[in-house]
Amino acid sequence: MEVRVRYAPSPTGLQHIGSVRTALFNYLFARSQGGKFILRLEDTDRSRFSDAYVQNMYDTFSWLGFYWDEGPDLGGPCKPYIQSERFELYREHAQRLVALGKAYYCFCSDKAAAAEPSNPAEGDGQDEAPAGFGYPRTCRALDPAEAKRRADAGESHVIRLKIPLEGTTKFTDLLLGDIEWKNADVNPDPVLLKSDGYPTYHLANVVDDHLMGISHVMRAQEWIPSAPLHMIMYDAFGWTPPALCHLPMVLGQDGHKLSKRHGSTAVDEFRTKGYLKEALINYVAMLGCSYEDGRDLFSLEDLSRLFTIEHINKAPAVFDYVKLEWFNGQYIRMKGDEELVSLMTPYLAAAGLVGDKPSAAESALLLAAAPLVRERLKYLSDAPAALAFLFTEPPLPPLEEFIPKKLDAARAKAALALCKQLLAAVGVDSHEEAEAAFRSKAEAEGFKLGDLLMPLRVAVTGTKVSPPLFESIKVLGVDKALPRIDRAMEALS
RNA sequence: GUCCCCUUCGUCUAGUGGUUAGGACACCGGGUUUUCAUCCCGGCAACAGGGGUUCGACUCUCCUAGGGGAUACCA
Repeated sequence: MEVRVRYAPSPTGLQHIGSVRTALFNYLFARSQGGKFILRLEDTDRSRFSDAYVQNMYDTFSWLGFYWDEGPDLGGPCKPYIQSERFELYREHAQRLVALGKAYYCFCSDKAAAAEPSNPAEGDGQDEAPAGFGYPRTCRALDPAEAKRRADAGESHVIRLKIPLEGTTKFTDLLLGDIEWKNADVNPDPVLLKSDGYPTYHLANVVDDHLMGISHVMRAQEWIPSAPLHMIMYDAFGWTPPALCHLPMVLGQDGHKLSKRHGSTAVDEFRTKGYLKEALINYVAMLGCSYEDGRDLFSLEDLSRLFTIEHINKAPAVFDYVKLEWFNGQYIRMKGDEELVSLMTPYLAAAGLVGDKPSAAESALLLAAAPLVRERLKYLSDAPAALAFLFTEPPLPPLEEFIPKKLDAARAKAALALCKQLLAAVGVDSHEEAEAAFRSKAEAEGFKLGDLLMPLRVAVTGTKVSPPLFESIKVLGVDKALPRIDRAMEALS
């Protein structure tokens, strides 16, 4: 049987790192099985829907670079792939269930149907017997013909699924094994078709998964409680359900479902911060799953080949921003000069250091600068601060920045004078020669090499922390460095 | 409250009856080094608890505890 899996986001918010992980697992499973990965837009919540979120969804996956085989933009044999465009389908199916006696019209107001404990605790620990929550199934007792007449007459209604009052529903989860529910514990008669005519997730997802030939449903474990409900629906329709696989959740440091309070969660935020897609994909793929023992760097292609359900963990995983940062550093260091330049350019441009389309001169400068920062960037957004001195004259730092420990302003100024001399005499075209010259001069004049270089570093780059000095000056140009030294010497006078 | 799922170093994980319980991140030491990084070497650190099964349990089973999730006309 052909493997067909889907990612079914709801455009009611920015793409979340947790959902993207679900998408990735689905994608990897499809690829590893030679199957198809399908995108379906679940835009049935009209109150929270926004076009901006749809756009964000496309932007996110275009950026990440793993894409679906069928979807709203690509088309495919099961189109349309947008649920709002399949509107009629759901009504038909809901009514079919009503006709089958598996569902019923409900005229209760939203409020009357609201979930609430039928036996609130008294508060002293002497709790009453369970009783449960949820819709009290009021309209289930209505006469079907009468109900149909009221619905046809235009009375506001929803359609609810009849959950069997007795018995159990069981299913086999590919990861978790057999799971059995007492029907009495299943959400009592959930809404299938809302009063606005749109389906709820439960109806739409079952109808579409069936119609689109979805073979495996991989989704987060938070969905487990609605699985029996879906199984009951497949059974009511007389359909064979897809295989189910509930993926471990992603938690924040405090052990709760990952959310904004834990830090960035929107893929957009990671992107803006300067994470590489390779790092994000690699890291997220390893949350709750392992590949080859002993290896930790995997490309999307590697993952596509190595992915297996057997290697997914059952336990939830904590999202570790620190480890993601390490991955990011690893991938930044793997970039060649040109690619690193193109990755950094938007950040540099945003900081006003270069034009949006860098000039030839700027490009040359960037290319020369890439090797200086590659080992030093944690995020692409670190680039502007690290390279600003190449594009603008840095503001004069506080004087104490120039003065090495145990030395004074006069000594610092003397050091700068020596540096200026050396720069003029030997230049920095050759690191070896420059270093040798500075080293012997330092020794001759009673400076530690670091104490000689630090004032120069601060004068030229504006900070005590910079890329390697000689290389930096070489890229900047000695002619641009000298005035900065003069400026510093004056300030120290 | 009720139901369901889960449980190896702080974190991500390897491990499928017999291992000195391995790796990675973090952390702590040390080395390289003109700052910061990178890089290299070393160290710390875990099978939730209790019953079984077994010659032998991290591995199988049961119970307890703890954690998480679900209990919507949101997905």
